[in-house]
Amino acid sequence: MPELPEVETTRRGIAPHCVARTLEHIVVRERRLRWPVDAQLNRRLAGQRLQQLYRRGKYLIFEFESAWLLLHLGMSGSLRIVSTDLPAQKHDHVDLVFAGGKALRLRDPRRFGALLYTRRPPEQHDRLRHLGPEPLSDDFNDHYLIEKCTGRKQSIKTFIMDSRIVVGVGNIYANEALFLAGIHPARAAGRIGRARLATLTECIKQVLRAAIQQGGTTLRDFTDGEGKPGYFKQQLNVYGRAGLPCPRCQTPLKEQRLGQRATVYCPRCQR
DNA sequence: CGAGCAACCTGCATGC
DNA sequence: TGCATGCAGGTTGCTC
Repeated sequence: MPELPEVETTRRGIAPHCVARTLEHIVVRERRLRWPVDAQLNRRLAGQRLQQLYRRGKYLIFEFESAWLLLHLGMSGSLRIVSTDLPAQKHDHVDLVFAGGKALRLRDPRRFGALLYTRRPPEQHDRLRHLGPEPLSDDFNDHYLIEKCTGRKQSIKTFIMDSRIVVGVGNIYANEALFLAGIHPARAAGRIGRARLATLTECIKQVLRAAIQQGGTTLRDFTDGEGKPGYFKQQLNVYGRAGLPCPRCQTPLKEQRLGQRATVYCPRCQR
């Protein structure tokens, strides 16, 4: 489900309801996520104040007084602030119940998501240690991308979706950024000129910023933590539009599978 | 080492 | 109506 803009939208939506609050207790109804949820989670964290809620790539990081929770929404995960007395539905796997009657509820039908407990600083965690730079930071720039792409035969689309290269760029925004940059998604990363890679760097930032501004992309059921959908779908140029005319030149958009993922592009605008 | 792909899981749309 | 098939916003870990 969520790429970086949706995770960031979620973070902004839920933070005011839980940061600086005390965690009363945790209800775990289903431990079988991508990795099993720590069986002692409630004992370890109950009574602690949530100091901070931040994001690294597509991970949400809950900083408590003596430990952290790393939460990943996978493909189908979502978080909502609910009233404690709202009955849990199917696939509502975990509640973080805060003092004051509100709970943060994790729903994840496919269970590709993860909830990881750690006492070590998150940046040292195995899941975060190898992540590339944040796409909206200055560390992600043309020099960096040019250097990384040098000599690589991998397609540029699967390349920018690799979290070791840059985090947060999923299938939707990879398609969109490549359209904006006029680069064919199957082109080898090492066979793109410096100027075009510089453009791509900017297009990735631009599309992610715009999506965050619109509250993310709602395809089916994404909401922001208070139940509101995102509006970036209206600005999608290629994703989900195979066969329809290119917004720029009217040529029918093509679809091809790249790394098992639907890839849509304009055969005329993207080279 | 790099590149490709199956696997994890459920829900939904489609076609017969 | 039922059933089979394929696809979905992500990531890991296997094979070649």
